Amino acid sequence: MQLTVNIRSNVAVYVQIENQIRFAIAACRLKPGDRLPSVRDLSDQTQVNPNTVAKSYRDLEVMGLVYTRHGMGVYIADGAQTKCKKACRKMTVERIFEAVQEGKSAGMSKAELAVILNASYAHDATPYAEAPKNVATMAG
Amino acid sequence: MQLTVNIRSNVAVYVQIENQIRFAIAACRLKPGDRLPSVRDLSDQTQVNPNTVAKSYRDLEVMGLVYTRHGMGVYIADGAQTKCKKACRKMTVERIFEAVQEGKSAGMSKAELAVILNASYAHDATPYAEAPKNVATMAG
Amino acid sequence: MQLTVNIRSNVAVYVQIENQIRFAIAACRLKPGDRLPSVRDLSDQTQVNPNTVAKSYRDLEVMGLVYTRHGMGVYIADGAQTKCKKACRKMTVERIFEAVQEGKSAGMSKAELAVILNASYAHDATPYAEAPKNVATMAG
Amino acid sequence: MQLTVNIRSNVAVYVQIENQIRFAIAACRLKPGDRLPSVRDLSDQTQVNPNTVAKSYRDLEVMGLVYTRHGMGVYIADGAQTKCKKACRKMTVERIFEAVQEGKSAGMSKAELAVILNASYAHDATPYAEAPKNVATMAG
DNA sequence: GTGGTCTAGACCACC
DNA sequence: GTGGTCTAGACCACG
Repeated sequence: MQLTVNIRSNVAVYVQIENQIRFAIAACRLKPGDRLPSVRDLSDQTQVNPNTVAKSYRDLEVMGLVYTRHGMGVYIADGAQTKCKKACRKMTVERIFEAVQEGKSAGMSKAELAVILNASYAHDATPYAEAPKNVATMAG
Repeated sequence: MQLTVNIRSNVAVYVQIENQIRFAIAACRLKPGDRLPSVRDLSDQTQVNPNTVAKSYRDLEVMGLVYTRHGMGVYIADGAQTKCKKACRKMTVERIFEAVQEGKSAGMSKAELAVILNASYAHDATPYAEAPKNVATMAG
Repeated sequence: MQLTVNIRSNVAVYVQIENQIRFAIAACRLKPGDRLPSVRDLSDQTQVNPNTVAKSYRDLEVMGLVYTRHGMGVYIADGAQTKCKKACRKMTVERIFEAVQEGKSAGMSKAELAVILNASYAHDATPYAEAPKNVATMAG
Repeated sequence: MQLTVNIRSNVAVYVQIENQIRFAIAACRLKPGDRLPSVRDLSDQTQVNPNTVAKSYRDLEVMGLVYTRHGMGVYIADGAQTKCKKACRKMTVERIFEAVQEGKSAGMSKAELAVILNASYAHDATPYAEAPKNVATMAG
C-alpha cells in the first residue's frame, strides 16, 4: 500500500488519503482483513501530520470501510468493496458531470472533451498530481 | 446576463459568480465593452450579499478580465476572451484529468468513463446544480 | 486650451481636468483674465459627463484659481499663478518622493531611478497617458 | 518581517500591505518558502481588521506571489521574486513618469526634478509616510 | 492554532 | 446612481 500526498493540490490532505484508500478498496488492491499502515508509519512516509492521518482513518471508520482493533491496527471491513465501488463511481460521475457542464458553458464541443478524456486515461499519474501539459495541448 | 447561484454547492458563491462570468466571456456571450450588472442589482437578483458580489468583480479585475469605471460600472476588458478561453480550458482539462485518474484508480474502464461524459454532455443543467441521478445510473 | 482625458487612468477624471488647468496656469499657458472653455464645450470635446466638468470648475473656484461671471463664463483669477506654482511643485515633490521610496524599498539604485527620470523627461506625452515601454526598458 | 500601516495615507490599507510585501520580495527580504505572519498576528501588530489583512493575502495569492496551506499559513511562492521585480519596477517607472510629465507641464526643469529625486533618495522614510518638508524646500 | 467564507452595515469617492 | 474600503462578528474547514 503506497500512498502519495500532493501538498500543493487544492484537495485537502485528509481527503487525498481517504480517497486513495477508497479507490484501492474499490479496485480490490485492498481486501477485507488487510491491515492499513499504522498512523505513525503513514505519517512518516507521507510527511503528513499524524493528526491528519488519524482523521482520515477515523472518517473511514465512520463510513464503515475499516475497523480498528485496539493495539493491533486498522483493517479493511467486510463488504467494504461494495460500498466503495458505489461511492467512488458516484464521485467520479459528479466530477465529470461538473467539468463537462463547465466546458460546455465555455463553448467546448463534445469531441474536444472526449479527446481530453482519452488523453487523460492514457496518462499514468500519481493521484492528485497536476495534469501534464500534453494532455491540455494535444486536445487544443 | 443571467446568473444563478447554488448556495448548497460546495463551490464558494463568489467562485460560482466568477466562473459563470468567465465562461460567458470564453463563449462570447459577453464581449469587450459590455457592462456587467451592477453589484447591487446582481446582489438583489441572486440574493447574495453585495460584498460577496463585489469580491467576485474585484477578483475578475485582478485577473485583467474586467475594468472598473468608478461611478459608472464594471466592463469586460479587451483581450478578455483570449485569456478566458485559455484559463477555462485549462480548468476543465484539470478537472477531467483528476476525475479520470480517480476513476481509473477505482477500476473504471475507459468505455465506462466515456459513457458518463456523453450522458453529461447531453444533459442541460444550470451551473453548479447536482448531477441528476440518471446520468449516474444510465452509465452504471 | 486643449485638454485630454484618459478614462483608463487610475486618476479620477475630475482630478485630471483640474490638474491640467492648474499646470497650464503654473506654466503661464493660461493667464489671469483668460476664459476657460464652457462646461458644455469641454464636455463635448473630452466626452466627459458635464457634471464632472462642472465639478472641476467648482473645485478650481473654491481654490481661488478661477472666478465665474454669470452668463459670461469662467475666468482665470489674479494671483492664480503664484498659488498654482507652489501647489503644483508640492504635488510633484510628493509623488516623486513616494515613487522613490517605493523604488528604494524594492532594491532599486539611485542611478537606476535617475535614468528613469531622464527618460521620462525626454518623452513628450499627453497628460495621464501610460508610460511608453521604452522608458521602462531603457532603464532596465 | 515588520510592516507599518499609515491610516492617513490616501493609499488603501490593504494596498499598503500588499505593496510592502511585494517590495520585500523584490528586494529578497522575503524568499520562496518563507512564511508570512498569520492574518491574526499581522492584524494585531498593525491594528488593522483581520478581514483587511486577509484581503491583501488573497490578492497576493491571485497574483501568484504566495500560496496558502490551509491551517498552516501563507508562504512565498517559487518564482515570486522574478514576477515582483518586474511588477515593482513597472509600478515605479509609471509613477515617476506621471510625476515628471506633471512637473514638465507645470514648467519645472529637468535639473529641478533631479534635485527632488536625489533629496528623496537620501531620505529614509517608513513606507507611506508623507514627504518631509525639507525635501520640498531644499529643492525649491 | 491556521485561513476562508459570508453577512451586515457604515462611510467614502466618483459620475 | 455607481463601485471601493473598512469594520465587526459569526461560522466553517484544515492541521
